[in-house]
Amino acid sequence: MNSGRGGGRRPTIYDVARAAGVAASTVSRALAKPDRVSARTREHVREVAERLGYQTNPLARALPSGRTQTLALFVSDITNPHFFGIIRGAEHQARAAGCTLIVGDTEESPEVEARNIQRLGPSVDGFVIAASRMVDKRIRELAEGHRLTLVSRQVDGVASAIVDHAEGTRQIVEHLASLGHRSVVYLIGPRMSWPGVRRWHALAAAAHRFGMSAAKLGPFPPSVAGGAAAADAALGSGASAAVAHNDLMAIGMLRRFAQRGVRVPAEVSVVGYDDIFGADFCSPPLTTLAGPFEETGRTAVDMLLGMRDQEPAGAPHGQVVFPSHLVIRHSTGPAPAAGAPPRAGAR
Amino acid sequence: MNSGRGGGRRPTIYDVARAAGVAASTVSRALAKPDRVSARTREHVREVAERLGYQTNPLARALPSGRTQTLALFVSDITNPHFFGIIRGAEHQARAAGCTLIVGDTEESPEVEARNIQRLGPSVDGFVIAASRMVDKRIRELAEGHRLTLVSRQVDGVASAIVDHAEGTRQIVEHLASLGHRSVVYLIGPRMSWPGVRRWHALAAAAHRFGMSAAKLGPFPPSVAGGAAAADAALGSGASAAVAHNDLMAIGMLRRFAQRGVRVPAEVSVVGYDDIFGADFCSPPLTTLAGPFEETGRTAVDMLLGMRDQEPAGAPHGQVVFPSHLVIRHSTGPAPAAGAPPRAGAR
DNA sequence: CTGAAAGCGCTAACAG
DNA sequence: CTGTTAGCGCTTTCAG
Repeated sequence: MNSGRGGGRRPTIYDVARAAGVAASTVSRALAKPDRVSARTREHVREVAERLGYQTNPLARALPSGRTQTLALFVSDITNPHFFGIIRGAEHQARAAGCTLIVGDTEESPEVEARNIQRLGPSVDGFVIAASRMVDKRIRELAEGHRLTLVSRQVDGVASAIVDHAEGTRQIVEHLASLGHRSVVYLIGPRMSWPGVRRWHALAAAAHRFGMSAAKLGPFPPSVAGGAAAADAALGSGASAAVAHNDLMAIGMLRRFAQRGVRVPAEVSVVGYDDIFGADFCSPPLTTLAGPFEETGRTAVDMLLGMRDQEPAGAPHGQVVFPSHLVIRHSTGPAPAAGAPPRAGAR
Repeated sequence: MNSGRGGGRRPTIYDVARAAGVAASTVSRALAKPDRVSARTREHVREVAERLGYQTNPLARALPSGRTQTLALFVSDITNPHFFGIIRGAEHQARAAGCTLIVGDTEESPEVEARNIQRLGPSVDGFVIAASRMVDKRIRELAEGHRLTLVSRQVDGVASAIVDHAEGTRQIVEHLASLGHRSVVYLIGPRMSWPGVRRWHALAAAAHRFGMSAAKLGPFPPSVAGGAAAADAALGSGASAAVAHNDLMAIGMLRRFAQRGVRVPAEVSVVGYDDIFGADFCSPPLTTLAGPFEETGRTAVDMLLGMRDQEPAGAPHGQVVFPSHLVIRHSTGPAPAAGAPPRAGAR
């Protein structure tokens, strides 16, 4: 029976102070600013703290200082393998800096994003938002009051890390053109997806340059399930090549094509984005635009960490972009001959 | 230029109190315990708070009360798709309860687990630990000082949610036996994996019952890369069926077999665990033991939430186990005929 | 270099 | 029902 004050309570600096025969403020200093205390007391305090099993309470430390040593990362869908790399990179870098990372799912909703930022504001030192669905203006506003960096999204005046998609998309089109394709459809994902609209513009421009026709279809959910509808739509369009908003959708398309007896790439070529887990072992293995997403997450928290001492609004903001590269696997191939028989799936 | 106290500061209850002409404690009550305040003041205070854009500071609220409205989930490897379901379920349930979820990666290390729990202790209301690598004793100790629940792990006296593997493993063996297999190897994962050792025991027992020989090989890293070595080892063992520690490893084996020209399932059958993303579209699609992992995560946070008012040590602890089911796809098939020619891969 | 004292923003008795 | 008064555990002036 643990009577009274000795209880199961965690020891506080006061307990340590009493045991060490010094003032609480000295304990605080000995632990947090070693050079503002004499070597002797420092060691003494540390020993006592150790012996008592003292550990500083992050909450209590955070209240007066405002520094929580915690960072938040929001992704639009935590179950999308695309975000793994980003999460992992961010997690890793945060930990290296002695910070805890909170990972939140914003469910593709700009409102949820904004609300979470407001809610968590005082509890974290900063935010990294991946694939934000918010409009530029809103992001800029929030960046005034909070330290925040972006991944897979660029907004003027806000720090960001992205992997290039413009040049990458051009490469995709070039690849397709070199295989003799004359038409391509882009299967669009969520309307608010920033990379999505950028990619479509890049694709349309590149297609024009290579003398190909380009059309967009959708939106479709950016998921394997969404890929089924996308596949049907692509087939209906008559294009010989389909570029999906992401690999999830592309994999869904592959499955749907297989189901309908449409041969890939003999009858249609398909390409995705992100090179997610599974892109290399689906059938056929997917041609996709890969990029250093882990780097992207790492960089975003680095930049965030660099802002810790500035006021949110005045913080320096870099816009780093990493190069992407096309991974050519087996879902793309020569365009079907002009007078080829109708598709098996159209029977 | 924002001079003095009016600055960019977030308004506090004191600001609201002054503006509303009441005491700070009344503001606190009006916002947190509406029924302990007259309807009039309640409404008045709320309006003023709204107007000032007041939002309660979770940190400040947490210090005196000890309740942070934050839960932590630790997984052994955040990039393993197996944990998606668990993370998602936990995230979802936490959010439904108005809590924030911290997801941490413990890198397969019991030390990291313990350290994180100590470190985060005061900042969260409880922990759910998935696939803990700690020994029973350590877990029990930690459960005395912290509210915690387990996923994919059972320890006497500690609440847990798992999906059954014993009966599931029996089903795997039965399936294999019915296909005429007489020998099976189990490719083991991390040594400290609790489901791992349980599965091996179940497998050995079931094999015995069905008159099959069983052997275990490993450990191998529980990853696609680890699957390559596992595949080679399995081949060397001469067994006609291989059961991998998880789907990641099984998929890696499939790839390695394909590389070596070993036909699956004609020459070897392979089975995995978890039915992760990708298990249905690798080639051949993987036969695997599936389970309601999302439920498992959900349940673990539910139990945790239920413990919030009790002392950690005395909290009630259920041990819920969800049934698993075997998903038979194309990586398992009839055992090769006895006098079959040597494997292609053995050339 | 060290101690005393005043908060950080909120909650929780305890009186009125 | 509402105001006053203490803290939660730590950091941070400000003196000494």
